[in-house]
Amino acid sequence: MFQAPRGTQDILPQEQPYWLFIQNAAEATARLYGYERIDTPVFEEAGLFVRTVGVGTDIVEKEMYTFKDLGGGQLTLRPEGTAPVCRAYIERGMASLVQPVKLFYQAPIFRYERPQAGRFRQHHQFGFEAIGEGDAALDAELIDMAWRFFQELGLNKLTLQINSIGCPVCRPAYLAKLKEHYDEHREELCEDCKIRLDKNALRLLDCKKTSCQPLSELAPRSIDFLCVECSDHFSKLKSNLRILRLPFEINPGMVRGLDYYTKTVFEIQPEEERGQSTIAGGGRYDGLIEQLGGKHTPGVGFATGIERIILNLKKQNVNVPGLPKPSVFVVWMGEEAGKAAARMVGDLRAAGVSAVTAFTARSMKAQLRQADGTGCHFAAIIGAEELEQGFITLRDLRTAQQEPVDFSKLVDRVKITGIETL
RNA sequence: GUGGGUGUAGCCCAGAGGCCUAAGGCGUCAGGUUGUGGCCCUGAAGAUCGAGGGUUCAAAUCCCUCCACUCACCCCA
Repeated sequence: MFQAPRGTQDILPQEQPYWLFIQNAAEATARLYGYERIDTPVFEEAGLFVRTVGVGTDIVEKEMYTFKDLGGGQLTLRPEGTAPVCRAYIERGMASLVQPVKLFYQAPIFRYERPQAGRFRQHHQFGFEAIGEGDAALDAELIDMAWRFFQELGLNKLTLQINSIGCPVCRPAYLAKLKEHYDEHREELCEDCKIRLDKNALRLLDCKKTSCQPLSELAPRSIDFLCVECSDHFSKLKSNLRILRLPFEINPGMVRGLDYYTKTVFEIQPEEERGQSTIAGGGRYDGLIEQLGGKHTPGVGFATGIERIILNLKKQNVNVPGLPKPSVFVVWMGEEAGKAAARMVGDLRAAGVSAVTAFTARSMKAQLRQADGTGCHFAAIIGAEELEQGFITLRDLRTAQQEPVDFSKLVDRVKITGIETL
C-alpha cells in the first residue's frame, strides 16, 4: 500500500470549504489594500534560498528539499515565499513599475521537519510582499492588513507582537553587546545556545529553556541600540499602529528565523498558545533585493500558514460557508426513460443548473437514497407515465412536496428556486 | 535530530495467550414498497489484527526489530 509521504496530507472534499473560505478572504483583503496576485515556480535554484535565508539557519542547514535535475542544476522546493518573489521583482523588471509593488501569493511550502500539530513537510502559505517603499507607514499598513484578514476570517483572541532588529548600520554594535552579555554567562547556557552564540547570537534571545530565560531577560535589547534611522522608523511604526488602533505588544526577544530581516519584525498568534502556534509572521527586508543583485530596494512582507488558520478556525468553532451541492437528481425507471433522463440532465447543465443522475438501472428507492446522499434539492422523476405524457414528477427533497412539471418547463422551474447551497 | 503515546474493515472501536472461523456502531450496497429518500427493520460485502522475526502445543493478545501516525522539544506558517 502506498501512503502519502510523511508530513503531507490530502485535502479531502470535507476540508475544502475551509480552504475556499480562507482563499476568498485573503484575496478580498489583498484587493482591499491594492495587492495583486503573483505565482512563482514551486522550485528555484538552491542558491536563491541559501543566499537569502542564511547559511546558519535551520531552514538552509537541514530542512531544504534540494535535488539535482537531469540538467545537473541544484534545485530546491520552495521553503519560503519571499525570496522567489524578490527574484521575480528583479528578473521581470518590476522596479520600473509604480512603487511600491504590492504582491500576494498562495504557495505550497516545503521543509523537511518532524511533523506535529500545525507543522508539516508540505504546508501552504498566503504571503504578501510590498517592495519599493521604505517608510514605516507601509509596515503599519501591512500589519493592519494582516490583522484585518484575521478579523475577516472571524478569528478572535489574537496577539500582535512587534520588534525592531535594526539594520546593518546598528546591528553589529548590538550583536557585539549581546555576545558580550552571553559570553559572561557562557557556563549557564544550554548546549544549543552555546552553539548559537558563535553562529547566530540573535537566536539566543528566544530560547525557551528555563535555564536560559533569566539570561535573556537581562540581555541587552536591540531596540536600545537602534541607529537614528531605525529608531525613527520604529517610532513611526508604533505611532501609526496606534492611529490604526491595533493592539500591539513590543517583544524585545522576538527574532525571526530568516537572516534577511531588518528593522521591523512581527508575529501574530492566538492568545494562550505557545509553541508552533504562530499563524502569521513577517517583517522588513531592506537588503534582500540588493543581495540578489538588484538595486537597493526596500521591502516588507508577511506570510500566514493556511493549515494553522484552519486549526484555529476549528478551535474557535468558526462557521465556514458550505460548498454548493448539485441541484437536481434525475431519477429514471426503464430504458426509454433513461434516455430521456440523459437528455434532461444535459439540458439542465446547459442552462447552468447542476444536475446528476444514475448511471445504471437501479430501484427508485436506491436512486432516491442516492439523491439524498448527494445533497440534491430536487429529484426529477421520470418513468413510463411521465415519458408518455411529457412531464416529470418534481420532488422537493426537503419538503417531500411533489408536482408535475412539463419537460419544457423543468429548467425554468428549478432555476427559479435557485441553486441550493448547504 | 531527541523523547513520550498509539497502530484491529473506509471511519469509531471491543478484544488482555486457547471459547477469535475477530464482536459492535457509523458508512456503503441490497431488500422490507408493483414507482418514492431521510426514521425503523432485515441481510450482504468489507480485516493477510501496521510489517517482519521470535517465544509457545497455541499469539490480535507476550518479546525484539522496523515502519507509520501522533504529541512534545528544536525550529517555524
